[in-house]
Amino acid sequence: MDDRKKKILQAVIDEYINTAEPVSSGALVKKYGLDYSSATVRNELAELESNGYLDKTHTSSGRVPSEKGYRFYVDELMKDDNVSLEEIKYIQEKLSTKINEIEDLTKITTSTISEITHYTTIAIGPRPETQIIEEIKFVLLGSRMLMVVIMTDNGLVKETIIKYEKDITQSQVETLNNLFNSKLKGKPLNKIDKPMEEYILSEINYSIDVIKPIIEQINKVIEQEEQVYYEGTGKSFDLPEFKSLEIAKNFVNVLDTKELMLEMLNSGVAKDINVYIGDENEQKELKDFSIVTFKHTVGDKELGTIGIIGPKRMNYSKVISVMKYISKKLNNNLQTNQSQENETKDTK
Amino acid sequence: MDDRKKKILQAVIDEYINTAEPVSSGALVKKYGLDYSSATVRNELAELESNGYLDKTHTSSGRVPSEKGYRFYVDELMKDDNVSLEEIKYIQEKLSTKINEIEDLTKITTSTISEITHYTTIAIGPRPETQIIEEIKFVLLGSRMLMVVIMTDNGLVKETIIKYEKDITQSQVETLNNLFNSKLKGKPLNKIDKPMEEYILSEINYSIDVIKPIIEQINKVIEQEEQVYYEGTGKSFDLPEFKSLEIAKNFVNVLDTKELMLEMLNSGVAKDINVYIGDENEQKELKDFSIVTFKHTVGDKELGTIGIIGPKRMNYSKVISVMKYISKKLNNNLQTNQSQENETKDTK
DNA sequence: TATTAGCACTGTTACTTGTGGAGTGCTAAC
DNA sequence: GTTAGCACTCCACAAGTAACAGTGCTAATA
Repeated sequence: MDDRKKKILQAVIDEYINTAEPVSSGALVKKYGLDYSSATVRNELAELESNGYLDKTHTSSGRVPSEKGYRFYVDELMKDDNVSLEEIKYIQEKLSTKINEIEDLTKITTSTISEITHYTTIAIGPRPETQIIEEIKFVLLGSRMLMVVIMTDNGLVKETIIKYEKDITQSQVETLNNLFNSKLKGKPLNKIDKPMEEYILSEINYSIDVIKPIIEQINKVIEQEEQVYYEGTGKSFDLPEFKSLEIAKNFVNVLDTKELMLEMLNSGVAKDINVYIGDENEQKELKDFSIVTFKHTVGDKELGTIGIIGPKRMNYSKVISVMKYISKKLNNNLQTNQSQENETKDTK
Repeated sequence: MDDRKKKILQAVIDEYINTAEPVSSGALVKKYGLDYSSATVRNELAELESNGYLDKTHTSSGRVPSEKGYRFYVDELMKDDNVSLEEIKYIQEKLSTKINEIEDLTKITTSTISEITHYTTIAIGPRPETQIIEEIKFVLLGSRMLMVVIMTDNGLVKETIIKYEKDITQSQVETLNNLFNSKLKGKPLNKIDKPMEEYILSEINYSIDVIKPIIEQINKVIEQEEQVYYEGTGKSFDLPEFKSLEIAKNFVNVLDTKELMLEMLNSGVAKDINVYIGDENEQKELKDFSIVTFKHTVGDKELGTIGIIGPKRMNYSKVISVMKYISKKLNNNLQTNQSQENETKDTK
């Protein structure tokens, strides 16, 4: 593909992302100051179409990017969109909130991204198996409530409560502390499986009534980590593609299906930013949408995955720039936070 | 209004709720086995219309219920819809899960209602000010993480974590335990206000760096209790009223505005079940929808508010019956649970 | 050989017109 | 008080038309 073709293709896609209308040869020449006539552009467009980068909605319509076109655009043409000063300020302000629990981090990041990009944003926390249990602590609340606190290596904390019908003694709590720590400390935060459960039960002479609920609750809390966070569901509805009821309905249904969202967010390769355009999505329900995800990490530790979902005609350049910026910012904040335990004040 | 009018009005509304089409005099006679002719029915319909219970979409169309009509229907005509055996079974199964945290309770109830009624269901937890602090407990995790656990009188637990830059000693923890308990135990779970904050600070000689984050976090956890839970957002989209893009968009936007949902759920009078039809909603954004809410309580303790939102043409009778049933069931479960601390096994 | 002006052609959109049908309101008869 | 009968209204849908935006192709041009 020669330079002129690239230039024209880029212009078509930029224009289409802006207007959502099929792009005509005339408009390209006029708006993008191309120094050849519309007829020449038409010839190029015809060729780009026959190479699969563009489509037409009907014989005499302007051109519309194909999925192959978008893909080429994302991979080769798109230029980085600068994050504006106001946006930077806004992001820094929101991310400088002191964050102790992973849910908060995820929520704040999600809402920030949604507000800046104006797209619907979804997120999940870290997959349990990527976290290492640093300590388990049992705390007695009153005489019949036992709280289990699990601390993981990324400095985050999960807790759950078990209610008993009989009193629990402080010495039982000590034993539990020792037992569970000796068994689980340093292990990944996986559900406690049958063999491990048997083993724990065999090691302790308490009634099964005491241990069983603990294991159940721990497993529950580990599983439920897979919660999906949403922000800005309504935002997409102002986009012209949502004029089609079919698409709008599809979109809502997709968001409403948690399993689908989980699968989608978890399927990202370990690249900084993943872009899936239409049919590139593994899930056929997502074929009309594009998705951009990134795993946010501190060092080699995964803290969750955040994704944007929108029409294929998405402002990829904006979205990706914002994600890159936020990803970097998060990393900085959390790394200083973790090494120095300082309150993160953004140095102007 | 005489009996025949009532009968006809009820038939119109029942039919409209089923079909979503304007109801004609002929259809009424045929489907509802009325023993007078369509002409008579037409006369009655005309009168019901002039009294404001019915509307027409155009001069020669069938009748459609007005808001006044729906209101009369809900208040006087509607007969209780029996909850079917399968539904009862399903509800009992879902509600018999052992529940320790209020979030779980709310989530499970919300999803149960949504699944049975096929409407979008929203919920919030108990308003903080209705809960009484029973105890506050500080627990040291490692040497620089402090966990604050707040137990309330409805047996539910809230916790939060504070990270420090310096070590915290066990004796400090003791002091905090004493201080906060003596000040807050027995008080409603309100945010800690300035005077109280001053008072606590004056009572203790720790650096402000220790106390301040505690108060901030406690306040944060109290505020965030006002979380909104959703289930079945997509369900409504199959209803014919959502053919109108206007309405569909409105609906999504309404759900997307948390403040609106909070306001709406909190505005319920202390009646068992509140029904708001269209313009009866205080929030003008909700004028095209009907909302049915109930506060779920154990004894006189509020545990949260759950609401269904759907088109004005809602199956009120079904929705209200399900809510009544679930409300009763919740109450039973929790009361036995609380008085005996027994696992709630449903007695067939 | 690459570019471009010119023009026929195509499909879209918006507007009009016409027709069948569903349902009402009214009148007059029962 | 009820009902058969009928004129009337309005909608939904189909078909036709006109304006127009934009293309593809041809032939002329640099």
